[in-house]
Amino acid sequence: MKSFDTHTLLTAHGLRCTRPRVKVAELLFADGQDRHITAEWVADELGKMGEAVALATVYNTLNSFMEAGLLAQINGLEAGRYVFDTNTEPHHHFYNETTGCLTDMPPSALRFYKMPEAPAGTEIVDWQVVVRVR
Amino acid sequence: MKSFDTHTLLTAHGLRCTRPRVKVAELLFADGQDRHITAEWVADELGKMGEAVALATVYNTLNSFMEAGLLAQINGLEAGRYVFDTNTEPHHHFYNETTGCLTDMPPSALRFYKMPEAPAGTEIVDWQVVVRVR
DNA sequence: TATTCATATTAGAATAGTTCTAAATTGTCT
DNA sequence: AGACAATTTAGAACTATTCTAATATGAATA
Ligand SMILES: [Mn+2]
Ligand SMILES: [Mn+2]
Ligand SMILES: [Zn+2]
Ligand SMILES: [Zn+2]
Repeated sequence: MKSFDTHTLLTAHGLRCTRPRVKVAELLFADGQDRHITAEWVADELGKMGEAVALATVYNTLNSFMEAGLLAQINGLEAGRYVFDTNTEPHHHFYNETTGCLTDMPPSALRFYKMPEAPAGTEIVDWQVVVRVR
Repeated sequence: MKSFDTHTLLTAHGLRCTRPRVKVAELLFADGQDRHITAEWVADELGKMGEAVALATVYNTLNSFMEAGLLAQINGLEAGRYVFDTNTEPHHHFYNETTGCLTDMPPSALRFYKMPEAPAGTEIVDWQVVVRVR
């Protein structure tokens, strides 16, 4: 009686169903909540749960999940830090430089008058706004 | 007969006038052009000019220039890399993930319908859009 | 179920951009 | 010139992430 089918989620996204991936998927997706996460947080959390996964594997897993479209990457925070978002819908963030707190921006907070056009010969792959606050 | 007064620029911004700062300021501001620069580029360039400055000093200098308002920092590029902009006016960028090329967005490319409001108890310090292209 | 093998995991080393340390130097004020 | 706080510097330290290469494992096949 599992309410959340990790095996289906992984295989449907072309990912082999391994113990580390199952544990990470359960941690991130089982309750359907939006989360902003780092590799370190995932590794710590699994450790506390007695399901330790090597940090390198956590990185591999998060990158695989991102390539598979299960996670989005948030750019524009502290240089040198990768933060992933379980909400893969395009949306924007407030980043509190003092506390490190990252919050979703209500969709109504920002509207674009005109979408930017990519320079000749290129196409837009991603764009997101990070509003830094204090 | 100097067309660009580094001494005045530095002291007017509350910075002591040292050899490294004068050399960096001349390199970055003498011709009035907009530039996107890294510490490594500055150190290399000064080295080639026979005016070597220690890399740590270049970092100190760029950070001082930024605090003094002479440079802006561009967030949202590769994690772990600081890029500064001699154009301190708020503006946005295209970032080519393949080539690493960073270009200013024409002001007309993006218009905002509504400015975002910061979460309670905070104020917006900075925001910029990086549109990633390929 | 047993075999197979491409794929994934892992510990530890490597990497790279940036910051730190602490001793020597230098710019500015008097 | 003298005083002293600010700055420079080489090299070490730091830190988040990736790499290496040996081992383990999932899933397809027999
Ligand atoms: Mn989010
Ligand atoms: Mn620019
Ligand atoms: Zn499974
Ligand atoms: Zn001067």
